Amino acid sequence: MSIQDKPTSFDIAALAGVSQPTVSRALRGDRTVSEATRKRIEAIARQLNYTVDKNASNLRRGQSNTLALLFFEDPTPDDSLINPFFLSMLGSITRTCALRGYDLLTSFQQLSNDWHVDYEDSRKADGIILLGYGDYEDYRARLDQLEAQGTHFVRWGSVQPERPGATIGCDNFRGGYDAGSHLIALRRRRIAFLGQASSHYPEFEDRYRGLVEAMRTAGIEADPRLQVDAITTEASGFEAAEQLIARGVRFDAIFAASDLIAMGAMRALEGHGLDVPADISVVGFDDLPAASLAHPPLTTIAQDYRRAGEFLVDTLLARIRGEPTDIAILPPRLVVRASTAPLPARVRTAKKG
Amino acid sequence: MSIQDKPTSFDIAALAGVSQPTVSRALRGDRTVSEATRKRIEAIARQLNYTVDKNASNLRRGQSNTLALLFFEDPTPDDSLINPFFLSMLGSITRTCALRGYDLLTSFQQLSNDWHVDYEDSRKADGIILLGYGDYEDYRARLDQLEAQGTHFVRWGSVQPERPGATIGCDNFRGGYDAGSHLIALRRRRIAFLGQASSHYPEFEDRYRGLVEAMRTAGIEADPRLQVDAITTEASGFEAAEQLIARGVRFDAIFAASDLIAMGAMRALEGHGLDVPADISVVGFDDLPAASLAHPPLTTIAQDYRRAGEFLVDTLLARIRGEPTDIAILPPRLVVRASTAPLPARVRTAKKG
DNA sequence: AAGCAAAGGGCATACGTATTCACAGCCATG
DNA sequence: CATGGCTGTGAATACGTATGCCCTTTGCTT
Repeated sequence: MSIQDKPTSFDIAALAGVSQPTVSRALRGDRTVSEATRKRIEAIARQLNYTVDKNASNLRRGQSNTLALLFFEDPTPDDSLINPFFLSMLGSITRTCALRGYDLLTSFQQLSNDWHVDYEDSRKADGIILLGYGDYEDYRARLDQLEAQGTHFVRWGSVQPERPGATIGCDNFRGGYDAGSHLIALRRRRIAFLGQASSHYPEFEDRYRGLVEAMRTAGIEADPRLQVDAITTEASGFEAAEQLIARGVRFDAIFAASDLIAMGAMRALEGHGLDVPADISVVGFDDLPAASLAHPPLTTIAQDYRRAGEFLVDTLLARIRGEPTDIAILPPRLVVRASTAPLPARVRTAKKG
Repeated sequence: MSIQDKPTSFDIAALAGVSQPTVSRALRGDRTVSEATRKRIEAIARQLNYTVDKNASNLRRGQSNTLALLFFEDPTPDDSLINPFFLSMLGSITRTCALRGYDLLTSFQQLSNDWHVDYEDSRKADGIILLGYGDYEDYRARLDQLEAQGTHFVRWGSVQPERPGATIGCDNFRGGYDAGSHLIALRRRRIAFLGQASSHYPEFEDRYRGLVEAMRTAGIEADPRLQVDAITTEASGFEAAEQLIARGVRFDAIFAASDLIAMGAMRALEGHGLDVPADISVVGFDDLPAASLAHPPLTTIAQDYRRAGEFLVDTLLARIRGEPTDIAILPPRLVVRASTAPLPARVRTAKKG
């Protein structure tokens, strides 16, 4: 072993006066190695900066101690913009992996890509975490592929029992319901929803359904004219709010399917001289770090990304071990800030200009 | 080979009627394999969903085709908050790695951790990318360790020739200078700086020095009382601005060392009834996605994280190949938004209350 | 005193790939 | 027709670790 070469378990063995297998056993904590021998080996290993060669170890054991995080997103014109919520989750997932002794392989992908890459990843990692919104046909096909290959995976998203694999998700319906109830308690009755309400975006759809249910419970009928499609960007939120105002239908509150949408909407409202929260109260979803920095600070439905990340990792590890796992639905939490307030006595109508 | 087992190159070989080495050669594009044979092998491989076992391949070749991204951060009370700028960079790095055919192993760490983990990572990956602010003693020692081990690495940060390894960084001095010049052109002469100006935070220090130089060029002397320490969080920015105001020293502009600091400062200013940009013009640094959503939209110095990520990866790969690499300094770019404006004719003094 | 179990550790090998070397055909050259 | 370079392929092996199996030593039981 030259100076530059990484030491191997044989080097350690030679120095410790034992055989290579004993080194391997000692470092893996095998009970058949005596305490004294282990201490000695560990000392030498530390001194030589020895670490187990992951590739050799993984090859031998037939597993990699690695999880893959597959983040996919809509191919948007501005491909640089990653939903900050997922970035926060990424942090949590990384931390949890480190804690559990697993490495994390991250890759970002456009949704339209070949599913084959998933398979590639599945050979490098013991399991895959899928992160991203949406429920396209392509995506469904990919899940089926993974399932057929016997790949272990979990996904974050809308919990739908018929979907293969374990899904961890926030209770989007509940979040929508809570947002609605909050606004209704503030005497808002004309509540608009910004975000897709179609089955292609199950998360958003669930949030919308929650809102509608909250309104129904309060004896208010939802007005379909108050729903405008939007994707999770500020620009789209702005656009959607403009469109809503242009419709000329009266509204006194907005429930946005995400914080980014909410922030875009607030910018539009401001441009039309509408006051938030007095004229229009606004509730978002996600509780991004930026939500509390918005103007005014945004009332929103918080998703506990820290717990979500832990849950994803731990569930995946359980599945890899072959243990049965539950589908988990995490409770959302209403965070009240300054973008919502009771309807003042004098009601103003939202109209363009 | 059972149904569940992953196929190996031997399986492909058997089906193609060739030997295993030929399969290996064909799939790696070795020219000695005839066109016909290669086509045949590729077809069979595709059909069987065969992919090369990374562990075996890496073990054999003695390299991993993997880069490690080591993100370290100040141990802050709120450990959940990752500087969004780095998250944006993460996206860029991931993409570039994928493009170059490398995997990316990400890990987040507290700076105080054992350097030994770096070494671990260095055995799994061909090289390491270090991401994070700061320049602690610990950190310096770690760099030396990496250097001594012959590990390939690059870091993002303040470019300092005496530091080992390749460093890619933004021209922080230039950024500070541009920010200062912009404010001075708006007739601001009492410019405060929020952020550490000590050598432990070389990036921030450079930004401050740039500001001071711009002022000096314009014949303005920097007032040390207008510099307040702050770390890269909104809360810290708020705190620093409060402190600045409490000092009772007149100022008409703030140059914040980061966008988060700037946003916290604007919140504080608003709380004191000070108008941005009229009373106090504010310039940030980074151009976070949130910068344009701030209220008012923040004038800032943009760092091109996309190009930075590419540069980091490509430089690291060059070093791994043993090619000489330059230290690269990327130019920052002033983005003017609504948080800066010419000083109105009537000057108001910023005082507490 | 003989037998035996348990503890501790060595031997041999397998994991799947990439590479070095040797070798078989084949055409061209002399 | 013999020699010699090509071209394309197979045989053998090494990468570093983990593990099944077997052997030795010790200490204790009957």
